[in-house]
Amino acid sequence: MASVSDIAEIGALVGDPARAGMLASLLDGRALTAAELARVAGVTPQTASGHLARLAATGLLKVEKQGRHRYHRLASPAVAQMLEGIMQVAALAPRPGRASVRVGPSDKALRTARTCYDHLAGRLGVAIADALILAGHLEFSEDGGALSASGAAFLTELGVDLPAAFGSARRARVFCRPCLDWSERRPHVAGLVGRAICHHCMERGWVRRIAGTRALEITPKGVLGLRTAYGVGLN
Amino acid sequence: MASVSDIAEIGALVGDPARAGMLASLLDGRALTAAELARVAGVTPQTASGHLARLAATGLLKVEKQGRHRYHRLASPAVAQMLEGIMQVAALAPRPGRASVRVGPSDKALRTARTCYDHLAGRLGVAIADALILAGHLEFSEDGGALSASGAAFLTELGVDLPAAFGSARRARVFCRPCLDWSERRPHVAGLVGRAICHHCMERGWVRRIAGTRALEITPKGVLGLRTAYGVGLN
DNA sequence: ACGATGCTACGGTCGCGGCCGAAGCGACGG
DNA sequence: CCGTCGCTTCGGCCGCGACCGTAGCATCGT
Repeated sequence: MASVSDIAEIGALVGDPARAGMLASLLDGRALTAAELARVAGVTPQTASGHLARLAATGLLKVEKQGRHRYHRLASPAVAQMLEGIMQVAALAPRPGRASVRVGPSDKALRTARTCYDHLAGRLGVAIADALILAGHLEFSEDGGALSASGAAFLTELGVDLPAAFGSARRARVFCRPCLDWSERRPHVAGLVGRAICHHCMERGWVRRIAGTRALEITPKGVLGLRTAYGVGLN
Repeated sequence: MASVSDIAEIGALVGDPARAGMLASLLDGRALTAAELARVAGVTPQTASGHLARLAATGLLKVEKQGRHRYHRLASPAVAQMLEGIMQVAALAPRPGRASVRVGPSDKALRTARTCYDHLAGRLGVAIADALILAGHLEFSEDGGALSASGAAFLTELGVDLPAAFGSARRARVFCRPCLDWSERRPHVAGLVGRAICHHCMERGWVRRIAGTRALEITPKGVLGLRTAYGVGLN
């Protein structure tokens, strides 16, 4: 079982700004090279190398060598979930005079739509969740969530590829997880269902990653698609 | 929204062994005085005081002064959930030669039954979850869980006080959250339902806190009660 | 009023760890 | 085969923060 020193070790790992930056930039599920991570962390490659070695040794990161590059990604969804938990606590922390440090164009894009590890977040993510709840397809509580049978049918109808195990007739319910949105302070859909919805949106070309950030651009086709599918219109 | 420096700050807070020890000892939901926390952290009161001040300033801890004592407790369930997430990652971390560092009587008691913030864990917690699942009262998936209507009726019949909002007839489902057990590596019931079950067991005198630890003692009455209520017998 | 107790504030010491420059190693490309 | 590129290792510098001793401030008991 996890001892105190283990907890402290993980905490200390996340507690360095450079490493925290690396982990945060990997939260969208992509795999980045050491040099890219060095850039986002604002340190030299040799410093980054040391950090990455420690993160990998502790099992936070998974490394995949490909030619002369080494791709780093979060080792497991558990790591992503831990980071989300930390961000949630950070967002709840009392921090006077933070509201003024917002705006900025890329920040605006981030608040509109972004990925959160493997699902949709931002106004878009929250709007979709709201729409599903309103239609009785989804329920959230403090501790969990469930897609109703009608919700499963609805999403399948849209072409969202729900995990096979849950698509079978034996299961009436599909579980999912609420994930508190940092910018909206309201839950959006995470977990298996969240991943499937996100995947579907990207596959359809409704949203597209904005290079070098976690922000998403909603394409013209997406505006239409999202409205007809979910009844969601931003602004 | 949570910036990288915010994440790093929280991480660094948890990353100190003394502070990690304090937080871990508060995971059972109790409120402890500064001196007690200094003891468990293995530092002098003045050092502990500094740590506690920082933890409180960042919103991880809530302080309640009572006479000349100052009681500290986790500020919110979100903090507990974050710590659980960290422990989960720590437990999954590759750590050769750790299996040998077990045994010890209090450790054995911990593995049998303990509290995890506000719900039951250990073999007892897992056994209850298993029993509920087997009876069709509960479902778990990777991302969430739900108590079925029959489960809600079953628990209410036992005298478990499910939260009022969910007891009403309007809601067929009661949500809960699976929490991966460190010692058993299998999920037990957390969240609203977990809290209610734990509360019920202590109220009935089925389990009792073992002083100075998170371990729980199962009383003779508890052995009988748990068997008749849930069909659970440890060993 | 007095001392005891619980906690906090201040100052000084010291060790851990993050950082970079220089150098080494392996992979690719011409 | 040699230059380039991506990454790592090593060595040394330096600053942050954890720690404690001393001292100060509240609260309680008698």
